[in-house]
Amino acid sequence: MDEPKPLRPTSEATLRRLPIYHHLLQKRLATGIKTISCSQIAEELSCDATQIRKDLAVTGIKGRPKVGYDLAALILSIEIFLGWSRVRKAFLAGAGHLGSALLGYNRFHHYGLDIVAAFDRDPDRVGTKVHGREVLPINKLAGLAKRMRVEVGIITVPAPVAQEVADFMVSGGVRAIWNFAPTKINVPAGVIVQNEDLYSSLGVLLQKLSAAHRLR
Amino acid sequence: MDEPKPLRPTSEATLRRLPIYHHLLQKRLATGIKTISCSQIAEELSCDATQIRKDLAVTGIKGRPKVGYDLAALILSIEIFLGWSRVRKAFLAGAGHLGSALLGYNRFHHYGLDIVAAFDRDPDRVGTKVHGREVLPINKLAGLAKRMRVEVGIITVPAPVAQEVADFMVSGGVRAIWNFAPTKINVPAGVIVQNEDLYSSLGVLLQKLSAAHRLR
DNA sequence: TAGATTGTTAATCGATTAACAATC
DNA sequence: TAGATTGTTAATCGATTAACAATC
Repeated sequence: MDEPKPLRPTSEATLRRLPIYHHLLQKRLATGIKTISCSQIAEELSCDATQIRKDLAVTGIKGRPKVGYDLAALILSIEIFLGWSRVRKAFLAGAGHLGSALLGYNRFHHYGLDIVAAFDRDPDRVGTKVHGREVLPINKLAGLAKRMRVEVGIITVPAPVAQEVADFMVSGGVRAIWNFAPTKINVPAGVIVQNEDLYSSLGVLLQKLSAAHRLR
Repeated sequence: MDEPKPLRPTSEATLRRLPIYHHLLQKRLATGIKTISCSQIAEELSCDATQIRKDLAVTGIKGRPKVGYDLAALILSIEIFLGWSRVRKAFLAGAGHLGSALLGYNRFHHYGLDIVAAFDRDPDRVGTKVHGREVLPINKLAGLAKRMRVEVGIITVPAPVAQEVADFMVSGGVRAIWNFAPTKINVPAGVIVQNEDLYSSLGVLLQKLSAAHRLR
């Protein structure tokens, strides 16, 4: 009699909004308030209160009518739901500009991610340290990933070699890939790929700018 | 009698996919082929051919039944539609890790963007050069933006100062902001904001990983 | 000509928004 | 109690997918 519902996965739109709420809530927590309502969040973010209520509901939090949500409990509920309460090990491949920038983000571990090592093909980079993490040769990636039980791979190599690197990660047992290369990577079923394509974002921005131009 | 239709703006989903097609098309162009059909693209990207056809249609391209699209014409059509054929000047605020990484992207000008200068508040950074661009003090941003007719602002400063920087950009006449700070920025109507929130992406990735875990 | 592919209209699906009862 | 806010069901909206005529 337990769990008979088909349980559709949470929509990507909702998942993308939860971290935005989380950020606002933490800002509010710092001011010392104890509770917050959907209408307050909606006001601040200029979005719809009902949508926020539905988004928050997926995390399992319960609010109190006339009061709202307990701020600390809500923050924790989002963190647990998003998987930020357990830190997962990650390998980063491609210690160029973008890769180095990501290695420099020292708050990722608050968000469930610990980049434990970086890999590169360039012998000039191998052996150096970037933000405290040693850069290792790319051919060690798969073996070390398996040995260290690394769950996440971050791809910041150029597009032409992204697939090859993804294959190394998969063979090392990595189960989720954060792909910053502007190209499609093919992985076996069950491996999660999250694409982060800067050119797509830039395309959206510039097209809107062009369209606004045309209207005037 | 011209243009009486209400003309809904192109959906963001379509805008995000166009650069992905563009990348694939350029890869194909390099192999020497002259035409391509939607089913070929769909096969390569594992997505729906009808969707691709509709996406491409917004750019105004016309295909030929039984043949497909002229590859070079299609690439150009996407570039013109996205506004990549005219290069716009951009200022970047925040010459830290991520800002430096973006300054190092030397292909942005192929995609309609030319980052002409960087700004920072830290006196230690001001005066240095990052990837060939001088770092200027942040208080010069608004005046210079106006004088140089800079249209795009890129925000890579920490969240707490993002709003202040956005205000400088707006007062300098910038009409589109690419915001990498994980916080909402308020701008007057007519100014375009494109948010690029790494924590949102990370949230999506890790939640899916957690959810996959729970199922097993 | 026959068949593959485009372009477009209709049907489906899912996400957002509105309505409203439950509750503190 | 009255009123604000949650939780949930229904209505709307838009995007994706299917169907099919037009065309090369």
